Amino acid sequence: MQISKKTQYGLRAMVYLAKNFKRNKVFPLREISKSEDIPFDFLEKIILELEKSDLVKAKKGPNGGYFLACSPRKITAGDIVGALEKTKPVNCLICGRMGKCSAKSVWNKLEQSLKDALDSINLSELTK
Amino acid sequence: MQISKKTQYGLRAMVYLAKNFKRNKVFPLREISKSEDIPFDFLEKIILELEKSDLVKAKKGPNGGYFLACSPRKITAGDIVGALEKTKPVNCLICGRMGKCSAKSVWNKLEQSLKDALDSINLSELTK
DNA sequence: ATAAAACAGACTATATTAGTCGGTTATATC
DNA sequence: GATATAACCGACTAATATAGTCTGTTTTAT
Repeated sequence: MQISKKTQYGLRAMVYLAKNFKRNKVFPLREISKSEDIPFDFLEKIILELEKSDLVKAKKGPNGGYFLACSPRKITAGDIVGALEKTKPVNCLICGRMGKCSAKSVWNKLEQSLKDALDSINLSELTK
Repeated sequence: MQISKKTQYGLRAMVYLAKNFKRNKVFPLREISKSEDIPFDFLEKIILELEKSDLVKAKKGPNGGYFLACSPRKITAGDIVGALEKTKPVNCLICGRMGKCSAKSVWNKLEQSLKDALDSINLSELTK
C-alpha cells in the first residue's frame, strides 16, 4: 500500500508544469529535474509514460521541452497516478478460482474510495 | 499501491475465524491453512503478527489453536490491514527537507480516505 | 553543421515480498 | 510422566518489483 517514487516524482513534475503553465511555453526536462530535485534519467522515463497517457506533450529540438496536454483544471491526480501506478489494490485470484472471496468486498470498496479521492483533486488546485 | 499477499491472506484468515466464531472454540492453523488454501508456514508468520496486534489469541498444545481476541463486530478491516501493511501511502522526504511539498495534500487526502474506507467495515459484515 | 532536446531500450543494483526450514516451548491426553 | 500436538521463533532463500543508470538515436531550431 505504498505509492512508488516514480508516481511521487511524476505528480511533482506535473504540478511544476501546472504552476508555470502558460500558453505556448515549454519546459525542458533538465529544468524540471533540477528544480524538483528528481534524477534526470529517471524523470525521462516517467515523463514518457505521462506522454503516452496524453497528459503531456513534447516539442523536440533546441528550445524544446514538455508542456501539459490540456488545462490544469482538466487533469486530476487520478489521471496521473493512474498513468504511473497499478491502481487496483489486489488481483484477487481466489475470486476467479472459487467464484467468491470473502475479502472481495473490502478490496472493491477500497479501490472505489481510492479512485474517488484522487479523481476529486485537479492540478489547478495543487498550484496554490 | 498494491495490497500484499500477506495482508490478503491475513484478512481471509480473520474472516474464517469470524465466520466460525463461537465462544470457547479454537481453530488450529492447519485447518485455516487448508480451508483457505494459504501456505501453512507463511500463515504462521501472519497470524503471529495478528496476535501481537491483539486481534487474535492462541491456545497452545493439543486441541489448541487460534481465536478472535474479541467479537467480530469490534474488529475492522482497518485493524487487520493496519497490522499487516504499511498504511501510509508515502513517506514524503521532500516534506521534511523543504518544509513543503506540492504533492503532500494529495497523499494526505489519499491516506485519510483509505483509512475511512477500511475502518468502516467490520468482520461481522464480512461473514454474510 | 551543430547543438539541444526528446525518444528508446537494455542494463544494474537494491529493496521488498513471499515463502521455507529447522528448531523450541507449552500443554492436553493416555 | 511420556508423547503427540500445536503454538512460537529466527534465520534463510527465491522471486519479483522498484529505482535508477547508461548508451545511444532522432528531431529540429539556429
